[in-house]
Amino acid sequence: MGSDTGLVDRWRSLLSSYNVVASQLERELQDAHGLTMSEYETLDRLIGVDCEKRRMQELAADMYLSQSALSRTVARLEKGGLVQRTLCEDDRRGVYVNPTEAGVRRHAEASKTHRAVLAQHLQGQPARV
Amino acid sequence: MGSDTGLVDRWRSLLSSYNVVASQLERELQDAHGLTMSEYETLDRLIGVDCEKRRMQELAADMYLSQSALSRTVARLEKGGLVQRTLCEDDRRGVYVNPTEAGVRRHAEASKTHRAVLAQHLQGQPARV
DNA sequence: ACGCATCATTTGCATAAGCAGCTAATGTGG
DNA sequence: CCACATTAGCTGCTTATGCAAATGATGCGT
Repeated sequence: MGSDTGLVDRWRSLLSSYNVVASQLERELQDAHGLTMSEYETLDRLIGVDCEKRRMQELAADMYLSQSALSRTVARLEKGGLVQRTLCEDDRRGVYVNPTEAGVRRHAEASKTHRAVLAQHLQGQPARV
Repeated sequence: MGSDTGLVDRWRSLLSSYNVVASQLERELQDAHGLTMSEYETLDRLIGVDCEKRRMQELAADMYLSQSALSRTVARLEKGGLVQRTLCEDDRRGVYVNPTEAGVRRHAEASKTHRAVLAQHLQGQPARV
């Protein structure tokens, strides 16, 4: 042991930080905007880049979600009118996802909540992990 | 903005670290010992302290699990013969949980895997979060 | 002693996640 | 041109979770 106990402590600390922030994010995004954290993250990745049209696999690779989970997340967003699925003509196996105007608006509102929660918890800590 | 973008970056970094470590922990604990991360954490909290007999609410407070989730987690551990539930005589509303010998053994084995995974990912990083 | 508020834990219900299996579209070798 | 392997994405099934209501045990006021 010795240096190993330090490892476990660091993991516990990481676990703690993550859970505190994630659970509050989840709650506030849900209450104020009707979005899951996964849904927000998906929307965010869709909008953050200039090219607002990305394939499912690109999204899945960026996020820590399985393909099936992403598929369902996008399905929920689509049902809520926040994104659109269009099949791409070059490779007709592929599906492009792009945000609708409503999606862009919802994301803009939600991002305020998002940053507020982060500020509340990550404020003043060093930019290390 | 300005200092706000730093916040989001730190959160993404935290999210990333957490997900990488957690998903591998989950997988390896399951494959090698048939334990969920929640189950391992529960067992760990039960054994880490000298007093090997704790009430449900104490456990729930230590972990980031709702009471209902903890109840079911303990139920799974009990079904697997790794912990025992006994009702405490002082306050008969309460329930004590304590590990069985099998539970102690399983925990000892699993903790090697646990530490190995942590070492693989958290090695050499500063003890900050 | 009786009713009622309170606390500890479990259970019913709805939801998101992962895995494995499925379909559709491409690409490759004969 | 036809098999076969590969890739992209979706769906059925099981499971862990959270919330809210139910159950069971205590204690308090009268």
